[in-house]
Amino acid sequence: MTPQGEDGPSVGVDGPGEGHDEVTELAGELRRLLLVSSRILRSHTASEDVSASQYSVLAYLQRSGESTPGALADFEHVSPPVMTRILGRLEEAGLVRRAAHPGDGRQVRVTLTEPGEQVVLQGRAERDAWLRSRLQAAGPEERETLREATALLRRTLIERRD
Amino acid sequence: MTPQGEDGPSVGVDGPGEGHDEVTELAGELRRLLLVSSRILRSHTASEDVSASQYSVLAYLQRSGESTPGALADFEHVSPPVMTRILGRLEEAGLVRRAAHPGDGRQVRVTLTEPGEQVVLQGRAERDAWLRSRLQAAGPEERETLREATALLRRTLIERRD
DNA sequence: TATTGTTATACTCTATAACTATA
DNA sequence: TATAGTTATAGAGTATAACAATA
Repeated sequence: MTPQGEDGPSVGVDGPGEGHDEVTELAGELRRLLLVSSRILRSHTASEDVSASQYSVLAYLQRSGESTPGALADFEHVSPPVMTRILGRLEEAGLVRRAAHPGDGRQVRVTLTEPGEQVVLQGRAERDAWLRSRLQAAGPEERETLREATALLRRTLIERRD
Repeated sequence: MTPQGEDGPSVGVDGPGEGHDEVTELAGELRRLLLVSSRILRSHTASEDVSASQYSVLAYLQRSGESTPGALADFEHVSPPVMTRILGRLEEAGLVRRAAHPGDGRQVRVTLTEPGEQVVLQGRAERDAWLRSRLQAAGPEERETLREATALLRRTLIERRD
């Protein structure tokens, strides 16, 4: 659990043509892991009527109570137009509500509708079923490791990014 | 490093309505991590002419020497038509070559062209630059943890899946 | 008849640029 | 002038179903 040691002569970006140091190796593996596992996850997480991205927004709203398109776009790391579209579909489906923002006419207040709330609460079991079965199969100790890994990856890739 | 302990009364899928046990919590966090970080990675990994998915195929071919559309689809976890499209674009760009398979006329032999090889070797530094800078910033010890985490996630999500 | 690959079709995901409305 | 959001446009990613060619 020692903090760090930002040193070591082994991390030099060795010359082009040579090109395969320790960090590059890890980068490649991580890249493939994220690319492939997000594909698998999407295919297992999408239901007939609510896609993975849409569900992610619903789940966030269910926890936070309300939000705005801009804040949701930031949180999900998508561009504003993408969030507009996601919200458009969710609104069409009657799962979210867009209303005037009190105090700032430019903003929009996004909240979950009753059916939207149901989708999150009822859908959780089925939607995450595949992922949960993977985690169940992994066993308690590996789950603990995965918990730490998840937090570390989030810090490394998401929060810490420039 | 003890293997497992597939037991514990705490992992019951508690009743609907209640719905938020330890595994569900982890599943939710993992889902969001993969969704968001793959978005970030794609945006940082795509160049003007070669997308993240395309590059992934090139990188695999560079290592393996040759492959077939079917094998590549399996490896990347995409459906055959998707791989056909990816290969079509790479072939148009002159980065891969499709040729008759010796011995089995149904199959297609896919290999890297000279420019394709260049894209992989030269592009690696720039392409993975963002990810590598994240990993450099993390420090050696966290990288070691990330290495283990990557392997564990791959076993849990990709290899072990039913 | 089974396998490999492609074509056809139809979505979702994603971004940049341009526009509208409010502050 | 700056900010929040949307519309317009374009392209990549993805899957299922139908088809062709070979084994």
